[in-house]
Amino acid sequence: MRIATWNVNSLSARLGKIWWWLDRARPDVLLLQETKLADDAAPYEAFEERGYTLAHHGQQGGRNGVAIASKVGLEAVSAHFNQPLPAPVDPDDPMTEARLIAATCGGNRVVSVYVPNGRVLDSTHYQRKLDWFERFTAWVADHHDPREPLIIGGDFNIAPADEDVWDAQANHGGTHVSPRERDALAALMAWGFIDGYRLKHSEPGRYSWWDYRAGAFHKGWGMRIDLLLVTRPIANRVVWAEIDREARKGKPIPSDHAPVVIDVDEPGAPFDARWARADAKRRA
DNA sequence: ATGGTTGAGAATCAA
Repeated sequence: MRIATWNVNSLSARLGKIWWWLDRARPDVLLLQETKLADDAAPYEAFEERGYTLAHHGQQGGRNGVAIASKVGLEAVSAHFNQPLPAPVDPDDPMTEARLIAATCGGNRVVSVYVPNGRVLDSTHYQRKLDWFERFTAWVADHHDPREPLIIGGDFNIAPADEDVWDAQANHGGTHVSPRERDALAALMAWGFIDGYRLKHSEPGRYSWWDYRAGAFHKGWGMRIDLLLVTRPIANRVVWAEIDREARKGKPIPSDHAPVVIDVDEPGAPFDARWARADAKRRA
């Protein structure tokens, strides 16, 4: 089974790119973040035409929004923290934003998560991110067991280590790499998660996000903030992993994030993310 | 070789 996570920065704006990528990578399950749609505007039929069932948890106002597309079944969907769809969003309560959806696909429990962006250190948004992450970690521990197969994929807005950042000192005023954020992620990992991509790749400089501005992608100024976290029973079955930087290129305009992919049990369709070429260009 | 964006939604705000 191939599972991917992708912050698409608007599902509506990205549909053309998504259809291209589904044909290229052929994931069984695709975890989506930043759909920026209300539930009634989600493209259920368009996914159905391509063999995928879509579950969507969004909100009004063009922000946030998470979804799961699956062609291996989509059961026991829960949105937010164990709520049925449609899960309400209170505009006055940031803790209710549409950031979490879970389902059982092909026998595995999968979760799509969009962790808040802390923006600037010591801002209310930064504290809100830490508060949200603490609640998220508690939800994981309260409702799951690390001995069970579980996959959480999403935009964590945290780069786990310095080798996941082009310049650990220079980016975003320290957010995404600050000790408090990394400690929060480490606490979640300590509960019982393994970094799925790192099971198969130890190289530094493997990023999943590059700022749209200043030609950041071509300069190699990125961060690995999109993660697929797996419990030990899944980790034992991961046979392949990749970040598809080809999806960050060209037309139609890409998301600023690239999809992260793991294959569980058996490899899926091979594709070349061309990291070697990127490394050579960076050294030149 | 290139090079200071993109998306949502109606002015900026968020990332």
